[in-house]
Amino acid sequence: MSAIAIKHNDEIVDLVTAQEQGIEGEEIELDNSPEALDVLRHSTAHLMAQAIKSLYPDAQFFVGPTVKEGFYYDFKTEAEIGEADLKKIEKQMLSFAKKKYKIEKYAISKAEAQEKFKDDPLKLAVMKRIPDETVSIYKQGEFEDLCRGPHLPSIGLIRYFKLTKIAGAYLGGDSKNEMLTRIYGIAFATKDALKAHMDMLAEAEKRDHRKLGNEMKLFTFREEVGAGFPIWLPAGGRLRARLESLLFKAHRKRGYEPVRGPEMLRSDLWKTSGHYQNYGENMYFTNIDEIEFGVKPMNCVGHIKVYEDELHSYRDLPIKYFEYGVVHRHEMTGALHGLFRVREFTQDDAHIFCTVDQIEEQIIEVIDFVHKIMTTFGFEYKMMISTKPEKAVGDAEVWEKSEAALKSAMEKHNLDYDIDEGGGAFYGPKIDIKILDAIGREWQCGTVQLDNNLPARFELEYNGEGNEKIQPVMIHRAILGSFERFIGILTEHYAGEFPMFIAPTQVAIVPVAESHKEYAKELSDKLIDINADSEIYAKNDSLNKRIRTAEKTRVPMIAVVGDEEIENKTVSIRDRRTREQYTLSQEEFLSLIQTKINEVNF
RNA sequence: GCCGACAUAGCUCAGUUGGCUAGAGCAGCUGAUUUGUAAUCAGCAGGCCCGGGGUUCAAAUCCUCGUGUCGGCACCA
Repeated sequence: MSAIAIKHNDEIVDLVTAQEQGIEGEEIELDNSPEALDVLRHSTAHLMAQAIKSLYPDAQFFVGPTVKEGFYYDFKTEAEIGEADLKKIEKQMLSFAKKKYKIEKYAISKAEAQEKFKDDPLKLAVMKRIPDETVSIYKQGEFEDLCRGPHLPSIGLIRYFKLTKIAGAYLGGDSKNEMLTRIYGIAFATKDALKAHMDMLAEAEKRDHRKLGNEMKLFTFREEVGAGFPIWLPAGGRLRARLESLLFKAHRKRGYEPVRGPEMLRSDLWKTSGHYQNYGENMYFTNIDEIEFGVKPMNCVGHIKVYEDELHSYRDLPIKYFEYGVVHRHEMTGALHGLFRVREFTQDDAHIFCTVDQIEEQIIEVIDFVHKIMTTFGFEYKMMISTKPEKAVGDAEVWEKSEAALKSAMEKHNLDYDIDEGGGAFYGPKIDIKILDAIGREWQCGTVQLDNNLPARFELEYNGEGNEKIQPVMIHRAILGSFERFIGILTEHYAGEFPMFIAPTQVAIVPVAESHKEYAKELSDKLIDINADSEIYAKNDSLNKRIRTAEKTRVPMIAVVGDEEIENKTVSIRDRRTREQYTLSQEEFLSLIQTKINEVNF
């Protein structure tokens, strides 16, 4: 195999450039290494542009970078391009690739380039973003493009690629600008790698919570109900109830008090909190008796009212309130996505009111809570500290102190974290928890946010040692984020095969014949006593059919009972997916289920 | 909100260039069968073809405005 590029001082340069400038370094070969793929995909983007240009001669191109999952190119054409056209473009790309055009490069001054592309506003826009005085042009066959490279020596090396999506994208990523057409694609050095990637996409599709949620009857949406308002079906209701009850205990152990605020509050309160001004566009309002009310988009204000219900001493702090708080946020139509982005959802929300000195230990306690939950579900996770954004309230000193507290908490406990500069909420810095699911995808769930703003706006206070009035710090935190989103993620993580402790149904009981129904019912009652749900499959269908039906619900365990089992007081167990069968006594069976349910303890 | 695609039975999907009474599988109901570890057989019932407006002798099919869904972009306090 020969080199496709040179790595020099951690920079990848293409062969043309290396030769031209006499650069020497490590040779990059065309394999599936990140460096090689980056070059390959970049050139594939150009090949795609070449194909598009030949099929749609009026096409003008903006930028075509490589991204995490491949590459894309943004362009503009009068022609209407749809999904169906991707195949056509792919075909054209292959035919160009077969011609094995060399990818040539030459440099011209920016002024020359501006002259050259004077009829192409998109290219001129690209050039505006380039500070250099000289720009490089890459050329393959008739096709030329302004580009910094690096590129393959020849498009003949491009063989294993696929165009995956077509979509609109704002020029320069700014919604004030016009919208261009964007085509996404992926390329690999080998056929196997491409296939593996396509298989991974197919696997992700199989796990899609919207598909599984429908199949498993977890939840649904209905047009007449309204976009973004999920409807929880019985199976989903049971799953969710299990999660809620596990989490309830975990909160109580850590000293959180369950509270509940109203679903809507007078708008004056939202004006005090600042939500009216900052977030009002996304809130639901209603007017009655000439008073305006706002449906809560978060639970803080309710908890603040709980805090205000009595006077507090420094001796009482920290005070922790929690609530499965239902909130409404009018998300934009295009943002809605299954359970991941909805307009009504329930947060596992809590607010900790504490002294400045207590911030650090409280943060650590929350992080430990997060750790227990995430590892129980088999998620790896990482944390990110987000600092002061441009649009921020509160004075700079408080911001600095809060950010420092977060960082020092992490560092003292040797916890790894990344920093997202300027990614904080307008009222304080935060720690976000990003989890990694079973197939390596990243999700943002929990968040811990420091807030000095609301305590000030609502003039919260507690009595200090010398009976002086002190403003407490408020820590907002959610661990799952929302039940909706988290259950969506769990569904995809487990591919619908929920572990016993969270599964909507723990056991499917299949009586062999009519005469065994009574024993099945007896088992089912005993299961309820140990907090396990079961379903009896006693329909007038063949045994095989009922086992098949039960299997398809992805229930963790099937218990078959017939004459033998009744006589010996046993159950015949069939584990999910494996065809393994074994017999247990009733006691063994019940204690096994009980153990599996109880082994989880956050 | 923006660009593009799509919407047919509870679910998954057929339905030709506008043209007979809009079909199938699964699920449901009724009956027969009473089953030992992934689909027993037969019969029946299911549709304002997403909604409003239009074009046409004729619309599931074409146009238009909504609603919803999907892929992205933008957004996510």
